[in-house]
Amino acid sequence: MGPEDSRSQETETTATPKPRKSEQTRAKILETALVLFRERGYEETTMRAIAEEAGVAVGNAYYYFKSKEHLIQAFYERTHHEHLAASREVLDRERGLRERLLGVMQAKLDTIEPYHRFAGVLFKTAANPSSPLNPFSDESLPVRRQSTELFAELIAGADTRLTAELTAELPNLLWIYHMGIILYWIHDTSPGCAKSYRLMERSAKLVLRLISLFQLPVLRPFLKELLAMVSLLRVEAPSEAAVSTVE
Amino acid sequence: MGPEDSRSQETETTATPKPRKSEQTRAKILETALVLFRERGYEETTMRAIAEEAGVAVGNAYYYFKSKEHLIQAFYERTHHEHLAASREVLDRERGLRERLLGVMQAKLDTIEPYHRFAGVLFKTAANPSSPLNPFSDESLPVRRQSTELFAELIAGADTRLTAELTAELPNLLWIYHMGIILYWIHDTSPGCAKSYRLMERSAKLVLRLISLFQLPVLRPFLKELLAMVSLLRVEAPSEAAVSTVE
DNA sequence: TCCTCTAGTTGAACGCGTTCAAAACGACGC
DNA sequence: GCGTCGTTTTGAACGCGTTCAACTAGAGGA
Repeated sequence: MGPEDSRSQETETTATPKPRKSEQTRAKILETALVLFRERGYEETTMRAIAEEAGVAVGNAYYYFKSKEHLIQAFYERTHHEHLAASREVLDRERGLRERLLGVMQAKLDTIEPYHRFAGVLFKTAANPSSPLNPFSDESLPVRRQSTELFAELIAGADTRLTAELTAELPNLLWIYHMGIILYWIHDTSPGCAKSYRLMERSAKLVLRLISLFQLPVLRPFLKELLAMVSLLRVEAPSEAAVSTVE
Repeated sequence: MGPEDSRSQETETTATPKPRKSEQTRAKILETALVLFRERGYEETTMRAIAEEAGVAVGNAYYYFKSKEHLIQAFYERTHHEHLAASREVLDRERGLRERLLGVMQAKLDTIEPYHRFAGVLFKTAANPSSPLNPFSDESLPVRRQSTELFAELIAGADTRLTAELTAELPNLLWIYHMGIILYWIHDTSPGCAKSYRLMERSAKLVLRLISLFQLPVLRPFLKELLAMVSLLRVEAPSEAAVSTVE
């Protein structure tokens, strides 16, 4: 077993006390991999090349990362944390719901932009239900939860007051929304991903209008139905199914 | 070069007059592959196994199918046509918009259901922008177009009258909507994919309510903005970029 | 000093998807 | 029958991700 089970790979907030040494090896491998991915692309970068460049044997890379995909997972968590940081800045600064949503969404596109080149591969593997990179998988649960909490904070800290129902469910909706934008971004070949930014702005404004629209009492039953449906979408705590019972 | 360039792989509506023989070889390989995929799953089925079972050399499989993924592409077109047929039945029978939408969507889930087992792999590769299976790729343009036309017919043949704007854009919206349902279905592990059916029904009804809601003159400007945004989503004719000019 | 035990490291080997030069086939003209 | 040419078929070979039995390092005890 590698040393990285049950541990968030990238963060320095190590929960379990680890034998600190040769964490360097791990870091070296990851760093080398990310550099090569960016230089040559994902598919073109071989594990042998990563190992050689990092000055280790190929088997050693597999000691620290279960697979080539897991190297991407590490990268993914990295941009995720970058985005959290950038978002916190926005949320500290802005109070308006509109500014907060636009700011967070733009921060997202900004942080992932440098990696657009191999975003395709990332989400190719991410779309696979059995992949650890899959946003619905157990392994990415912490990241997903943090993302949703970010959106919850986005709403809670805004000066706009929403109905309790909306406050409860909106974070999930916004998470799904933001995944949709990323999906578009992946396929966006316009220079600088300009189209993604445009889509993001327009859609975000639309989302805001939808929110205020559905605050109207007339649309209450409609909203209820919508929220009921969305609860189907919410991914239930995966551990429940994974731990013990037969299913 | 293989024999299947510039030809729709699955349909018997061969446009170009082909040397009819040893179409059998191709069919044999495809059939064997689909059987094995279903029996053992996609990843577990090797090209060598397919070739052996089909009684040909492995290189021969590559003569007819550019890659293992292209075998899935062929499967994809097959279920697509099955769905078209099933939908036509529904559209011939039903006139109500609601019945038509629900019928077509249910037909979709029904036709793909037998392949849920390797649906994950299918859409893993489908999510890759550079894959031919990607629903936005040039190679799947015909399929995509047919799907959109199906939704157009769904609307046009219904007894509900819609505004011109909606009629123009709704097919694209519905296509995206149905892709979303499929995305959910891929990750659905409930027995018989029951949750997907439930989600489909609820969301379809919601879509119908949204449609009638946005017919209201009050929401006209809102609708306009929505449609403007969706035009960003529409995939432009890819050939435009692919054929001649530099880009 | 030497033994022991675990974490870390090695690289040959495996099975896979894919490629390609060469062979076999088959229709056609002569 | 015999060459010719395009289509179809072959299977050895390549490069890849991944595995694993074996080796090394270094810390702790005796």
